[in-house]
Amino acid sequence: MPELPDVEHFKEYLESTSLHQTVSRIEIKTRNLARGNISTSELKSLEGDRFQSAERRGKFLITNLKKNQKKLVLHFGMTGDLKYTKENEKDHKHSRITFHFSSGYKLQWLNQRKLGGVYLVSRPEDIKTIRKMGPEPFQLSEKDFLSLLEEHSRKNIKRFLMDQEIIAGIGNVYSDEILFQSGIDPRRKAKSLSEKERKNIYRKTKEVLREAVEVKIQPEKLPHFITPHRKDRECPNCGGKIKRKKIGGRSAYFCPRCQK
DNA sequence: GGTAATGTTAGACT
DNA sequence: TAGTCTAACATTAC
Repeated sequence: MPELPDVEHFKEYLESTSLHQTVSRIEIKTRNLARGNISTSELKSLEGDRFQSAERRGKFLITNLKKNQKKLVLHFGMTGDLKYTKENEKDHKHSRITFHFSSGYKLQWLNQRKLGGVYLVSRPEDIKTIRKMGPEPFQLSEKDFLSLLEEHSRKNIKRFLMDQEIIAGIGNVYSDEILFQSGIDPRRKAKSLSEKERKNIYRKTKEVLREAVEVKIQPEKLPHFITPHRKDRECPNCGGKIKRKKIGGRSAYFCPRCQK
């Protein structure tokens, strides 16, 4: 699930469920913690601490702890999620780390494919991906967006949107959605875009992400969206067939009739 | 059994 | 140098 709107949702979810409670026990249910710099013993050392607050940077969820000066940072990979339940409920099948609280509840970090990661760092910038990360889309002015496009004008527009070093937080699903809402064929080069098209993509980038955050990732509330991906899905605009094509190593879904 | 999957990164190629 | 492509990571769901 996890692109910017999803991680924003995880942040709000963690804030509304797990802050200020004592972590009585941390259960590590996987042999290796996949990516990240934290070791099993380092993670265990957080027992007795509390989550104080949470932030999001790109697709990363950053949590501040009460005792430990360092921040526990979660990345979700392609298949990550958070699940807060009562202690007596069975852990989810893909639960990799469980934070048990003394309140009788627990927070599970799910990661089906182990492509996510867990970090413990003094500053978020200690993580290379974050250090090199481009600006947050919501804080990006039209002027800056246009100059980024100019700077990377030889790039394919879908790759441009997905490149974390250019703009943070957009992945395969939302780049498709932005281009669908903009009526732009994902195979286009940035260079080929007119001034009008560039400004439109800028507007739609913010609009799509904002809408997705607002409805908390419930696709049924966004009937005009092309996502989530589904085979044989019809275009919500013209009813035509959605096409799939590999672009930038990923499957791009788009409507050839509506996206020029 | 085959295929694809919302992310990141290293290495090879153009 | 910049951009693109492929493979790898690990695991499942359809």
